[in-house]
Amino acid sequence: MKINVTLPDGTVREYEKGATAMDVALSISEGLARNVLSAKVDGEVRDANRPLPGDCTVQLLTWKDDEGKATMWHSSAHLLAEAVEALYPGSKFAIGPPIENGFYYDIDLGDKMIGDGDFKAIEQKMKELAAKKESFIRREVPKAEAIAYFTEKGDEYKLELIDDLEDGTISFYTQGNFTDLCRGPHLPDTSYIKAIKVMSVAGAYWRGDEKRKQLTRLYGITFPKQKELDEYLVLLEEAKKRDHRKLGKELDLFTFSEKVGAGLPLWLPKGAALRERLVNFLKDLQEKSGYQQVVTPHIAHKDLYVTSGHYDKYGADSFQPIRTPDPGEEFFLKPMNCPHHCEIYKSRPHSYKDLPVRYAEFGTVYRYEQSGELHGLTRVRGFTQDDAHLFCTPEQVKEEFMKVIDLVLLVFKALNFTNYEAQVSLRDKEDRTKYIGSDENWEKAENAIMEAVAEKGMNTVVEYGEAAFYGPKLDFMVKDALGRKWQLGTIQVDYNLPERFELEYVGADNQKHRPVMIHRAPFGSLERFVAVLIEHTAGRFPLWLAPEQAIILPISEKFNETAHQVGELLKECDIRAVIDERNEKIGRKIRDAEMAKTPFMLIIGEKEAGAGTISVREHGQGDLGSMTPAQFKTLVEERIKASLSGSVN
RNA sequence: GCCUUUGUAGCUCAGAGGUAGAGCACUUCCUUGGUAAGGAAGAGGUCGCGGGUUCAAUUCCCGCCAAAGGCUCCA
Repeated sequence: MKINVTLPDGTVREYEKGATAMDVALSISEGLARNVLSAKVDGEVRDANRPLPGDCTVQLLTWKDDEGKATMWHSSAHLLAEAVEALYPGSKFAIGPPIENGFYYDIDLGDKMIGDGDFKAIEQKMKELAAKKESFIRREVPKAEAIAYFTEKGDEYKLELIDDLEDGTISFYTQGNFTDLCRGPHLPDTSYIKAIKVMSVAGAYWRGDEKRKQLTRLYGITFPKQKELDEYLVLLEEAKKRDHRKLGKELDLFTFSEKVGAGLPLWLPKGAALRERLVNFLKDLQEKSGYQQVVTPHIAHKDLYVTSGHYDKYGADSFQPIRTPDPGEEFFLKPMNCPHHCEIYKSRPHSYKDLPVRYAEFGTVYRYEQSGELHGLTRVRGFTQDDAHLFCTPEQVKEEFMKVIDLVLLVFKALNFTNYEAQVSLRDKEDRTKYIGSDENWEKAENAIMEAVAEKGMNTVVEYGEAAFYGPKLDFMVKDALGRKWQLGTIQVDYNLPERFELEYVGADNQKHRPVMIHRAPFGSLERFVAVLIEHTAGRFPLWLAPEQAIILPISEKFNETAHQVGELLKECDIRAVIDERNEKIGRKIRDAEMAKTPFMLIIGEKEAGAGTISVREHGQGDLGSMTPAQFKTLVEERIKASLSGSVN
């Protein structure tokens, strides 16, 4: 008996019945076989050494594939468990899945405690066990036998898990002395795990339920090569250095105050200037794209949010109403700008000839985020959206949507976020109670997004359950310089709010029609965007955004006056410069300016004062030699032009 | 919101049941210098906030607030 195996490139190969994915790999090349961690068989990830079911498609998975990594980390979790069982006899095991960066295992250690100091011993034991090259052996087990095994072991967690499983679907995996209830898949053997790091320990409730027992969760990560682990650890260090909370403080960009309140950022002058520049940049682009600025208040009558549906959806979990001397009158801090913009649209009748109407506002909104969710500038309770709402006819939706995509991409390009993903966020497939509006409207909106994206030829991933409660979204995730993903811009098509607010326009047929609304925010929120920008650039902002573009450093106090003259010259050229007039040596002034990440240092001493030049030093680069202020101006202009060139086409 | 940890000068941090210390930053003075830290002196704290125990609390206990990490990734 033979079976036919179709490979990803379309070729079909013939194998003996009972052949495994590993056999397939071996038949291609030995090198490939050494790297195979698991395989996708007819779309299902399975053990590489499990016999293929018959004619099928096979995709071999290696460390390069996310599923390959997941297999590695899942097996590593088992290895961790084996090590912990050896070092802490009597431990009971709950769940141990792979996660985005590594894996964890939730363990009931009884009275014992594990701290950072114990990690070394656990890693050592894992390495020792991995080196034994024990195979991961899969075995299908009848439910009764599974129950018997874990009853004898006294592991109530596994028993509870088994309880939820159907007889006939239960499998065990064994490596060395450790057997675990597991669906798999796993590595062929433990020797694939070469570099091991136990990262951290934390408490976690059994099944995430705070009323149940708290278990010890051990986090770890493993790699096929030591070098990769080393690189990963360097990356973590680098990420720590770039933390926007740390840099925000060091660069005097923003601060928080207990008195003002958690999650309510205070922008310091330099941060505010940076933010202002981002705002102006986008305002200009929007003006050119036919947007009109509007301004709306920070609070509104409760009725506005009852109409919009926000009150029903978030009222109870939000900032509570502001009352007035008038009994029963209630105002809310605005959590969204859209209802206000709907009312602006409604303030006068519209003809189809006016559409699309595009209202833009850098609107500050307030949302009561759970205290545990607050994080620096990325998750706050008061933030400013670069919001706009486009009201258009149903026929215009697709084109408008595509124009917005262009705008978002333009902004990313100008800020050097060259690496991004687009995610189509749709409704939850099962639970539709979270959403407002008719299925018909949802489908229309979803189709509009799909068509626009298809026409743009964009690569997208579809995520269910990620839609806003009033409509589907296209979300943009950028990858920063360290490869971390951040959600920034969003575009949403909305058929529902126009209905709730009874928005209308008069069509060519002289009949009233309902417009469609597009919500969009390229930055998302200024707070979040600045945070991501800080981490992306490590605080070395593009020249056009830098709070201070240059700092003038007189060699001694004798040249302070010349420094002021140069400062005036630069001001006339619209170059932002400050002067370090401190009574310090030049080495000291340079060091401080380098640490403040000021892009250019302009040194003025006797030589320069005599020649009417400045000595230019670039941050991180060193001395560029001397030039006239006019030449420096040209240099700055060229640099800015080069960094913004993406936004000119 | 829940769990764990933390909260001492502007910043980074040390310290102990008898009301506090370092380095950097700051102020003043000396020094007037050439591409990553010149020298000296001084000033600066309700030890997160509120309560309790104690002769005595910043230290021990309780509550609150804030921050960090984790949870809401279900074999």
